[in-house]
Amino acid sequence: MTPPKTSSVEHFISLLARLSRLVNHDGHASGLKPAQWDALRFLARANRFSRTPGGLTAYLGATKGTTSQTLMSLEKKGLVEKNPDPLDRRSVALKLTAAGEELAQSDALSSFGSLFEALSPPERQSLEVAMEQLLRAKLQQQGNRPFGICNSCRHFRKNSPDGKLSAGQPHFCSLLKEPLSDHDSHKICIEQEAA
Amino acid sequence: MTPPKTSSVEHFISLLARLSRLVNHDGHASGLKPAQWDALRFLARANRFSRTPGGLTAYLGATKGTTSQTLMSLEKKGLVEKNPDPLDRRSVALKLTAAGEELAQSDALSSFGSLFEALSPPERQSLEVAMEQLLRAKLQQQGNRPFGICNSCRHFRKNSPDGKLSAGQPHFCSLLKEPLSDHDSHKICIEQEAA
DNA sequence: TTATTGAGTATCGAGTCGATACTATTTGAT
DNA sequence: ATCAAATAGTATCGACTCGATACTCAATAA
Repeated sequence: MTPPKTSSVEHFISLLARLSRLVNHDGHASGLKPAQWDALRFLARANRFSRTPGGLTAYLGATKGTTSQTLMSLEKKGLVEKNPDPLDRRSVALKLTAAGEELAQSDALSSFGSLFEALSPPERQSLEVAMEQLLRAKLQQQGNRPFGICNSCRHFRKNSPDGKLSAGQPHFCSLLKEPLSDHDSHKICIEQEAA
Repeated sequence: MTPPKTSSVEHFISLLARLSRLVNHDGHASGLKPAQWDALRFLARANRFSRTPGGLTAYLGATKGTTSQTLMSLEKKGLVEKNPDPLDRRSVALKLTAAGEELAQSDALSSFGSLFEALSPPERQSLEVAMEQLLRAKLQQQGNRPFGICNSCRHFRKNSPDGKLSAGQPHFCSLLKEPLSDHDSHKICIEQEAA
């Protein structure tokens, strides 16, 4: 006797699909495409270990080829810079240009931000929690990396003596054996695993 | 002193963008594209007044040209049928074929349905409510029609004597002056306005 | 009867996206 | 030290999306 529940699931899927369509639609603003916005957003929030075509590919869940094209168009628009990685010459270090940083500030989805702020605080809270759970579950289901924040990682060592070697880099990543600035520790990392 | 709130909005936008991307990604299943799934989903749930290229265009928020192409590919795949409207020969009546109905049952987003069901009932409830509010607000902001359910419309007349003229069509739409079956009254309508 | 409006289609260009094939570099196993 | 994987990216193909513009008919209004 579950018809009402089933109908709720269908309703949820319908809502999710329509919301996604609207999000996608807004992504066609300011001369960029949704995938380009996603890339820009990632590059603005990812730490130095993750800002590579490969990192972006994993984040987007796309193929290398698609990501490569997206990056090419962002580079052509002068929003992204590519630099060779001196340690691994196969790899490319990505960086937003000043124009890229600026555009990332004026996110195409900011109208959703306003609507979110119009919700009551408890609604905001529970919506965020539920969306987080959904996202996590989906990523885990597909075997994708969570791309969480550096300082919530099990490899994060807060104020580690190893980090103090370089001034301004008080923390440390025990996986990559690299010192971390406070700034870095608030960013998205491809290697992040929940503590 | 609002930095924590601002960060929450950014976090919400990030969640929304990532979730949308995953939804979009799943839309590339079973040989269909996201826009084609959206169209299929709409045609499976829309009432007879709304199942036209124009109705679909308004629902998708796309341009007529894009919708036309999407419909052409669905027709080529044998999922949609086009029939001339005898009353208005400019117009086209859309109908899912048996194959289309069947495919619509196995929705590409059903994996999200399972994840939704894994949430606790209160979480499900509040998530659905919040998403509904967000969707409504966004559609209103853009001046889009809500595409709500027929029987929640201010033009819906339950068990109207006008409806009883035809057997099996007990209800009535006071806007279009048309009798409505119970089945119709549970479907999406392009003309729907909140009661 | 003739504008004008409306429903759809056709076509263009930039982009997406999965798939496949390719180059160059690094690494690992002898 | 060498040579076969494995890895990071790029190049290209085909089907599709999507906004924009131009177009064809049919319906309606003046």
